[in-house]
Amino acid sequence: MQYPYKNKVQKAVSNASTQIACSSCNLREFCLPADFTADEVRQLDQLTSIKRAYRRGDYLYRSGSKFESLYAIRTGFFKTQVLHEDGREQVTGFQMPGEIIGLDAISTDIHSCDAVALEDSEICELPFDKLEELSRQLPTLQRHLHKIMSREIVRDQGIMLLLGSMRAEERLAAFLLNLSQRFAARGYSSTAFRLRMTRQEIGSYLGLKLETISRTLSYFQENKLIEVNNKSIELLDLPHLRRLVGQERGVPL
Amino acid sequence: MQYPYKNKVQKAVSNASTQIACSSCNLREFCLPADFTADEVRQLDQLTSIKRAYRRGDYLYRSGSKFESLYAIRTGFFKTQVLHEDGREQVTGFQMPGEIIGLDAISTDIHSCDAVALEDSEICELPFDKLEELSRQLPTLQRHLHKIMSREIVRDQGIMLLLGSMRAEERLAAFLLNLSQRFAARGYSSTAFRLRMTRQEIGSYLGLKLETISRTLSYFQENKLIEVNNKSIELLDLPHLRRLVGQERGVPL
DNA sequence: CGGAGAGTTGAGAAACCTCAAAGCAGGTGG
DNA sequence: CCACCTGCTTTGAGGTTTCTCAACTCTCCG
Repeated sequence: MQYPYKNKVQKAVSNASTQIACSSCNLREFCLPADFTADEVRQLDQLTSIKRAYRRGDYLYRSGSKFESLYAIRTGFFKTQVLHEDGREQVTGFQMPGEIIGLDAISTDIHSCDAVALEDSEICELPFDKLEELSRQLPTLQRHLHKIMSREIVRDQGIMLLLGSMRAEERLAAFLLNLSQRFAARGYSSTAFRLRMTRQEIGSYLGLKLETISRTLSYFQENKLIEVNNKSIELLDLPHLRRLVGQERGVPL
Repeated sequence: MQYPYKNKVQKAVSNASTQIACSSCNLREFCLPADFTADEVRQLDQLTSIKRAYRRGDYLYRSGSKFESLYAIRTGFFKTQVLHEDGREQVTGFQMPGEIIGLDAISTDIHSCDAVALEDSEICELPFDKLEELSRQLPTLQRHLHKIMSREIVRDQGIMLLLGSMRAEERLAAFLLNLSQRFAARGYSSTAFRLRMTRQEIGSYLGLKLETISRTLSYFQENKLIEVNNKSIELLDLPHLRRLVGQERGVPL
């Protein structure tokens, strides 16, 4: 059981019925609205046939390595990070099942960041030339690929807003709410989950030091907004957390 | 003359010869490596046929408006910004001739940010459905479109690194070097140019207050790194500025 | 049981922000 | 063509937030 806080029964994956292709892959990102012919489904299944397992700490790819494929996470948890010469690192994202990694490498055919497994994970490899070829034949797939890339751009803009104009409390609240929302979308509890990353990694992602993360979590706990126990988090007062971020909808992180 | 600091003669646009299609458009982003047939060129020209002029301060599109087209800047200067409910604004980018705006809207068919002209500008509108259709027929165009989107993702990651782990001096140096590099790539002086944006806008982009921008520019000037006069900037010590950023290559902003 | 990595907490320092005042540039209307 | 007005910029002083450094505790694994 990878997800200790998995909800009782609940809709495991909300729109499972529309997940025609790649259902074995848990490719939420590729859940197409979807009217494919049997032959098209066969092609999609073939495209997503390469599966691979990674252990915690394994690199899915490294900055500088050659780009061949996009990767869809089936199970597990990843982080992506860019490294600065002088040792500074910046975590650029945390990825969950159904999300796609590797989009950054398309531009130069070379990966511009590292992708590291934060727990034992399974991925589905999508050879990019095959994906492009297939998307020339299937306009729906083409559009979907574009949407995925565009969504990544919007997500990044959200993080720029966060890094550029929010205070520590707001950043952390936004982060927790975002995790909450993404767990909920996958059928897990939106209020209790386990952090897969360290304080250091959260801090790097949010542009703060690990001590600030720790302090702010403690502060939230004192104020009954959350209950923290090491990597276990329970969100006690979602409305208050949302008010902190200054908006009712979840921010795309 | 839009660009007072335009270089004497110099290669106006470095690889002009490869700019088969859209040369009238100055679509640097669409400079394909490129072996198109006459018919394909005709199709590309048709795609890029819609031109439009904007005055300083005009909105190219607004957050919330419906997505129809991508926009290629032919001449002029734009900024993109996302607005927070509570009035906070975050500038997400400054765009120059040859760059593409509007990629964020593909994900939801609704624009997620505003695009505002910082000076009188001309744009070339690219209806997105036509672009997708054509890119299904022309793999080279398809790949190019993907690279453009991916490049935007890499750029955003660079800004996340900047916002997340750099100090004011470093951010501003990175910003100036980035402008320098982009002007140079367009045949303008890499060391003397006019800022099209206010201190406030630079600050918003870099996650700093306008006073900090002003102070840091003054500090750079005291140290003979640059010469500032209102919106006119001259970079006097590129090596030192690069050292400040902590890397020799230009950061993608 | 011991060690290493992760997390917490405190105190002081540094970076940046806020508020405020004054100077400057550029556009508009008389 | 000048005067004025508005918005942009500069600079200062003091306050806040976050960082740095350090000590200590906790947890997880072997």
